[in-house]
Amino acid sequence: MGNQGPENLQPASSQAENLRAEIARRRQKLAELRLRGIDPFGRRFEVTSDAETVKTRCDEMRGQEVSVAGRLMAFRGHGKAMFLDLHDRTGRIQLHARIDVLGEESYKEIASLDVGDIVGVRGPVFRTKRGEPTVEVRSFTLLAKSLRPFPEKWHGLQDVDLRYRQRYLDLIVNHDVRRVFLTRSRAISFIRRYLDERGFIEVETPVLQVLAGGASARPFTTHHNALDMDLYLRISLELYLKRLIVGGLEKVYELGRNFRNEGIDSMHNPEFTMLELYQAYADYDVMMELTEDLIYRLSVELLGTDEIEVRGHRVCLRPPWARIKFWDAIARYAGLSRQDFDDEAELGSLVDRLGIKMTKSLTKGAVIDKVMSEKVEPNLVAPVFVVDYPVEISPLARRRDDDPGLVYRFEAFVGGVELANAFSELNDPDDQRQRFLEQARAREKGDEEAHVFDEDFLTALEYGMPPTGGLGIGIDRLVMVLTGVPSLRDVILFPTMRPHRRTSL
RNA sequence: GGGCCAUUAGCUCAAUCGGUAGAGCAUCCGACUCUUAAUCGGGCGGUUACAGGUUCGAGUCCUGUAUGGCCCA
Repeated sequence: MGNQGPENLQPASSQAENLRAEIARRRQKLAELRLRGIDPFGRRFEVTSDAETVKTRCDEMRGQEVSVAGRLMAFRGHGKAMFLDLHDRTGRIQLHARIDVLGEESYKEIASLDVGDIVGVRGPVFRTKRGEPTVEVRSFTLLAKSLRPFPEKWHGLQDVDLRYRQRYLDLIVNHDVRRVFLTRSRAISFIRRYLDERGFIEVETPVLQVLAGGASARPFTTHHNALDMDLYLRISLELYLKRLIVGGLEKVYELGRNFRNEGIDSMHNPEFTMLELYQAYADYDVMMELTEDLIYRLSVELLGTDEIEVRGHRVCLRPPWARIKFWDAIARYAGLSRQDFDDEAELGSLVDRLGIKMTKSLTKGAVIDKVMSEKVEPNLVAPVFVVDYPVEISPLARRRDDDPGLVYRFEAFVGGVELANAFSELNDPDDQRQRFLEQARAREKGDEEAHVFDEDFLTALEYGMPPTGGLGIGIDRLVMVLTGVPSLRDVILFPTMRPHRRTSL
């Protein structure tokens, strides 16, 4: 076979024979190009236009010479002329090559290119008899030889396993994938602009932490060699951002990656992107207005509409969103009252009656949390704020003045998906200490996800933190809802996967 | 963690009751100067995910493993 390179390092297997024959064929062309003094991996190429521009402005550009560059994805030969499809960042543009324009040698050269090769071409714009905007190739340069065969042009790449592992192929051949990730990128950029315009400053807090706090979740552990100590990857941004509120920055946000050591499914990836923001002198009502305004504007800006399709339901994102009190929601969807959870000894029979299986310890907070996510959340299709959560499941939020068993906290739901979580932040260091102690007790009872006790954070609070509104938005889930895709893995470019022996096509 | 399902050519998919593994696309050769899933003719390409087992005979039945998907927890 005589092919060079890493393929030879793979174990010989006749299963791969056909693939290797194709690779060998392309490598043969590579070697021939080099023998003729042509660099198969070219250099900078001056691009003066793109597929979208040529297509939308074809008639005014007619006859105008343009330079475009991209990946060749189809060849339609007709003997002494051929049509080619070139894909660039903006889309697909058709090329036309003729032997009487290019000359015999040059025409043979372009005809010998392969699907997937990256080229730069120059030539005038014209419209074919069938009306297709086209660039007539006057000259072309090979910018990168492609050495592997591409997935099928019509069906694309369907194997979800390969789509995630080789996302670049997914992006090349599956048209809608690019739209989803463009939407994601624009959403993040819009959020930054939105917050910057309102006086928030973007900050960066540690990913490596001695204590991973601010959320109920198990962290990843890592090790620092020079310090010879274990560190954790952060599970939330919260406690460090509040330290910055103590430090007087007043309006801060961070858009960054969190890591939670938990199972993987269509709603969970071990690493995910969160927005957290904190505004001094505000409260959860301010956060509610900000949340509905931000998400509404985001939809209008990105999708051009405030009505989106979520799980077969059409929902309108226009503010104001509905509000429902936590215990009213439990009453409406689970048929339970607040008092039903008071007797800890009865919690076991309560979950049995509801047909809920508990994985965690049978504490009051854990049961309330479970009932909420099992019985209530799936029903929250139209945009709604669930407000005034029980203190047991909200260890960082301020107690209500009129009811110390509740806190000033809300979660926002759209299409049954939790998009935001916010509270009036607890700034009383003594109350915060009591909450941490309660979490520590839950941890002793076997709740591995209970919050860790953070003395250093308490010290910061003791210096005085202004009353503050805080908000967290899960960016991945938000993008899911906005783009209407069914799985978190469809909005994460490279979702976490187990390694596979078969790592490529 | 448990249950169910999937894994066949580079890609997308077939294969009846357990009886010689096929097609389209891609690729290769030939024809063709307005096609666009170009078309027409011909060819190459398989350890049926992996390891065992049952059987005269296994893509198909059984066991285990790997990876993924869905549901449950």
